[in-house]
Amino acid sequence: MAWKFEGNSPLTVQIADRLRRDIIDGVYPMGSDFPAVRALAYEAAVNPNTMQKALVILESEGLLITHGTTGRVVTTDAEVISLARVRVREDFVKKTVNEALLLGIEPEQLCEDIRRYCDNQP
Amino acid sequence: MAWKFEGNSPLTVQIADRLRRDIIDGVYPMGSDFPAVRALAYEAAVNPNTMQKALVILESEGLLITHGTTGRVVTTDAEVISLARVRVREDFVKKTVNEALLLGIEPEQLCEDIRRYCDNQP
DNA sequence: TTCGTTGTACTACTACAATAATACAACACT
DNA sequence: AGTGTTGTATTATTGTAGTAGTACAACGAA
Repeated sequence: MAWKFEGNSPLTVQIADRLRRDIIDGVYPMGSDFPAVRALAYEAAVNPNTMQKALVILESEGLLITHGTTGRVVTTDAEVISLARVRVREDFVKKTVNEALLLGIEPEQLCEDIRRYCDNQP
Repeated sequence: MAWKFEGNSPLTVQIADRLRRDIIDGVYPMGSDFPAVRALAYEAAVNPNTMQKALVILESEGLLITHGTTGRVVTTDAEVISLARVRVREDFVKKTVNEALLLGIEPEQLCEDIRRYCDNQP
């Protein structure tokens, strides 16, 4: 099943975002073996090189650890995962507020709009 | 004074976003002459071709009108500007909620985070 | 040992955004 | 008439993202 991508951020970043969330959510548990580059690339229907770049991003964040040619493993450091979870939210909030202000939208107004939008969704 | 750009969205889109907001906010009043392509390009410190593309976007939205070789003019249709104002907010809210869900952030949680973030800002 | 899988590295190619440097016709103004 | 500004179009170049295809050394297991 090919993953779906959207927006204008680079594909590697979008893939890293998704895998990071899966790690944070425990889809790939702490210390467990991580799927192979080629397997993930096939699943996501992207080029192995693209997937590789995404995994390198997660390595640089300490979420993944490469064991030479034995494959990758999810970190066993609960602190790293916990920090990643916090950072994802903090970064997103910061980005969102900044973008909103650039569009002339006040944060309070944005919150109201979000609530109204969600209320009108099934 | 060169404008500042950030993020990974195309430059033309970012320029269009800024000019759209300026039109909505009345920086360029309804029916007024719009600055020349070259002048805007110089001000923003981008290539005239890039600025041209951004202006074409705003034309396609009906916010700008080209008068042949006499220059551009801001639309005199208040309805168009009003609709643009609404659409900017709606689109942003929609985009924000979708991105948040992709990161595993619930909209309500996001609203709280936004409030807390803004309270901690000067 | 042999085979398959692992991560990694490399080059080449395409697509696109942005820049650069012009060129041109239409219009306003002196 | 002549000059300058307007929007528009064209061609070439650069940089980056992604794809495609291949290659290689290290390791595990049969």
